[in-house]
Parts: sequence; structure tokens; C-alpha cells
Amino acid sequence: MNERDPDRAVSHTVRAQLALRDLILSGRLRSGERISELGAVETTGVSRTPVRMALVRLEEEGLLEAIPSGGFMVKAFTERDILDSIELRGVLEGLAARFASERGVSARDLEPLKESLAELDELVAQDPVSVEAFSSYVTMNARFHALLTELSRSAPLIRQIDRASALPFASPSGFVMAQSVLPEAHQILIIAQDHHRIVVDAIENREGARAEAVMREHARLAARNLRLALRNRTHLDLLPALALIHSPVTDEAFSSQSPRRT
Amino acid sequence: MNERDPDRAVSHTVRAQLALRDLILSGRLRSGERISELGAVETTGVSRTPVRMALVRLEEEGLLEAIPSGGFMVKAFTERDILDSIELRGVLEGLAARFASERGVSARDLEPLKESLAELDELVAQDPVSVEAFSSYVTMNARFHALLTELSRSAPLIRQIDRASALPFASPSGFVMAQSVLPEAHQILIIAQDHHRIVVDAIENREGARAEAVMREHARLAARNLRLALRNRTHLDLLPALALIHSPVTDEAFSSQSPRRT
DNA sequence: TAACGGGATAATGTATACAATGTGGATGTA
DNA sequence: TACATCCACATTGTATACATTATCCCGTTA
Repeated sequence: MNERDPDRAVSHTVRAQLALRDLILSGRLRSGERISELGAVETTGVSRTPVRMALVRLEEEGLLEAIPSGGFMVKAFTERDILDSIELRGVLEGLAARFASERGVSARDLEPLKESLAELDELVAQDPVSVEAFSSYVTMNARFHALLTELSRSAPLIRQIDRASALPFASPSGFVMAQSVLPEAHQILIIAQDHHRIVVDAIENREGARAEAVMREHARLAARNLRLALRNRTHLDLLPALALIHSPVTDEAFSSQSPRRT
Repeated sequence: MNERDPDRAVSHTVRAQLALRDLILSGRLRSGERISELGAVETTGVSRTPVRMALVRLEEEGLLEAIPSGGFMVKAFTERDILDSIELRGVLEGLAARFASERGVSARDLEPLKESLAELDELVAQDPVSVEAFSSYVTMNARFHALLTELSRSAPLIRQIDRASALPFASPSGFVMAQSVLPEAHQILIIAQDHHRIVVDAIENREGARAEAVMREHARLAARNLRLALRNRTHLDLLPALALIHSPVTDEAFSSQSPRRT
């Protein structure tokens, strides 16, 4: 009856999970800080039971860490952690591409991926890529990666890739917006799109090793650009999840505890 | 005060999780079957709250699947799922070995791994390997793999490997006991131990590609032996987790291509 | 002054009552 | 007889009260 209320659409648990995730990624809950259940009850507006459920899920998601004596704290990541997570995702996507190649993909199953590729082509063709174009690139790129993953037809692998991509900075589109402000933005898109084209071609020709290798390199391109974006610190506000980075966002912060950017 | 009671040592949540996992892996809860919370309350002896916590954790662990309308059911796996999970684990361990090689491991940090290797050597040297030896092989092999994983010094990767190994049939020692009854048992151990030796050597010499490749092959050896053990169906009781396999296992499951989904 | 201990306080872990929703069966009608 | 609808029941989602444990502060003592 009253489905116009958007809050009624999802369970309290999910609402709490979304609200807490937002709080964490926005940096309003700092790394290492203990999350009080009662505090979360106040901010989310639901009772302790769904809050606890959400906390458990966020722990599995990787954003929280269980405290031995009980409760949870916001997890801290190093820059190295983030780069490793990206490479890890690349390795898994490489495996997916190899599975797809080795096991074979019918022309009909490959069709959606090719369509996605063509869509991306149109976007990349723009010479000064507009900001709106970058925004829709995020969506289309995510779609391409999702389709590619599914072509592996391996439920365990798909599951693992989803879990690895759950961390916002490890997702295939995690840093695209940050790249958009780089002077090399267009070149990066051209190269990334070439990777996309190569992996489709490799799958079509059942070249497993090639498909795997190019997906790995594709992820390393993302890692490279992240480093670039971190150095040009002009638009770090495009990287919301950066609040989770514990130590050296800057070149050398090994001795300091926490970068106190509020 | 009364710490003699072993049940007091762990929380009700953990107790419920262990009990339910046991029920699932032993096959007393069949694949696809919905898990009733109240039923679980009766079998575990704790109340609904810790039971629900345990269910959520078992879902994240991969043994349960959420039902859209609410609640959980026991997940079903195909033989292909299991083989893929093993290969996936091998790919991740391969990445760990490559990281260790590329990033370098000090002689002191490599020492525990070499000790573990020597321990395994002693065991493998026995010509008729006793059943007890196989049993301790399980422990020592797990230790070797854990040490190797840690040498990657990558928290995200270690976490992901742990999660991938959580499924009992994907763990490095998941099928060792099943192999023990095979006529080729000793040969398998010799080959596996050679893999162990090679990966240590490769890490020491910073040969990343070699280290990665051998760990992948190491996992494929496990997959091969699983197929072998499934064929010699004499001692399938050594594979408790087999109850989770949804489709073939039993009847001529070994036609090369994938068993059609139900 | 520093360190140890005890107690108060606040947090998490657990149980259970209540609310809401989905499911199944039975009954009526076409 | 088949199908649809409605009601009753069972099950899950949520809130809250209670139990237990950790933590922190303060006082005492060496």
C-alpha cells in the first residue's frame, strides 16, 4: 500500500548497512575508531539488532575489523594495501578471462560484451571527453567488467571477484573519476579501451594466456593512474574512500600516526 | 570462576556457527534445504540471536545462501565449482608466491618456511606412509601454506586467500586424507613436496614467474587427485564435505564437459 | 610518584517478546 | 474439476530487557 516511502522498500538492516558504510567512506568515522553500537543506533535510527547485523556484514565486506574483546573498529588501509587490492582484482579478472577463453564462449553469449565494447568506443572517440562522459564511462565500464566476469561461468570465481571489488578502491571503476582530472585522461581511456578490445579478441580466439595477461595489465593501469592522481593532489576530493588510508598518502608519512585532514 | 566448562570458553555465536557448519558438512542438512531458525535453536541450544549471527557468518563463508523472501538455505555445489575453487586458491597462492619473490624475503623470514619444508621431507621419506603420518601431513602442509601466504606481506591478499580456503574442499589440505587411500599416494606426496621445494627455491632466487607457476600447478595436482579419489569410490567417507555436491559425483560424472545444470 | 587493585560505568553478548510478512491450505465458485 | 481468493499459521525481522564482560578512573600503598 504505502510503497511510496522509500525507507519501507528495504529492511532496517540494509538501511543501517548503507548509512554506516557511507559514514565510513566519507571519513566521518576515522580509521581505528571503535564503532559504538548505541552511537550507530542514534545515527541510523534503527535498533541494535539490525545495527549489529549491519556491522557483521561490513566486517565481512572488509570495511570493519573485529576487536578481540568485542565490537568493531574502522579498518585502516595503507596505500600499498590499496594497490595490492587492485592487482588482486586484476589477477582474478585475468583468471575469469582465461576461463572464458579456455572453456569457450558462444557467439551469442559474446554479443553483450561486444555491444558494451562498442558503447565504450563511442565515448572514447570524443576528443575532449566531457565530465558527463566520464560519469557514464563509470557505469559502462562497470558493466563491461561484470559481463566479462560472468563469461567465466564459474560461480566461485564470480563470487570471489564480487567480494574483492566490494572495497570501493578495488572496484574496476573506483578511480575513474579521479583520472578524469589528469592531463593524461584521454590517453588513459584510449589505452584502457584497447585492453578491453584485446581481451574480447583473445576470448574469441580462445587465447587464454593473452586474455589473462591483458586483464592483469589492465588493472595495473588503474593502479598506475591512482598513483598519478595521488601525486597530483589537486582533486583528491574525487576519491572519497581516501579517508581510509592510514599512512603514506603523501610521499613519506611513516612516523606520523594519522593525517589529520578533516 | 567456572572455566572448567568448555562451553563457556567460546561465545554462543561461535558455538552455533560450529554446530551448524558441522551439520551442513556432515550432510545432515541437505543442499537446497531451508534452515529453520527455530530448528537451529533446538539443535544448538542457544537462542535465536546468536543463531542468526551464525547464519549470517556462514552465508559469508559460502556455505549458505540467502533466500530472497528471507532466511537461508544450504548452498549446493557442482563438481566443477569445487575444482574451480581449488584452481582459484592456486591462483591466489601463486600471486602470494610471486609477491614474496618480487618483494624479497630476508633469510630470517624464510627460515620458518624452510623448517616446515624439512619437517615435510621427513614425512615424505617414509616408504609406506602410515595413516598417522598422513594425518600429521595435513597439519604440516597447512602450516607450510599459511607461512607461504604470509610471506607475501600483503594483508588484502592474505585475507582473500583465507576466505577462499574457508570452503573445506578448497583448503590446501582439504583432500589429503582422501588421497591417502589411493595407490599413488606416495608418488603424490613426492610430487607435492617437490612443488614445495621449488617454490621456496624460486622465492629465494626472486624468480617470481616460476614461483607463481609452480603454486598454480600445485593446486592442479590437488584437483587431479580429487578426481582420482572420486573415481576410486572406495573411501568417499573420507570426504565429509561431499554432501554439498549437488549433481554428479555419483553417476558417471566424468564426461569431460560440464555437467548440465539442473 | 608510580603501580597495583577495586569498584563504578558503559559497552557488548544474549534472550525473548512483539510486529510484519510470506506461505500453505482450505473453501468457495466458475 | 480447476482455479482463485482469503484466512490461519508459521517464520523471519525488529525492538528491548537482561546478563556478562571489559574498561577506565580513582584511591590506596609501597
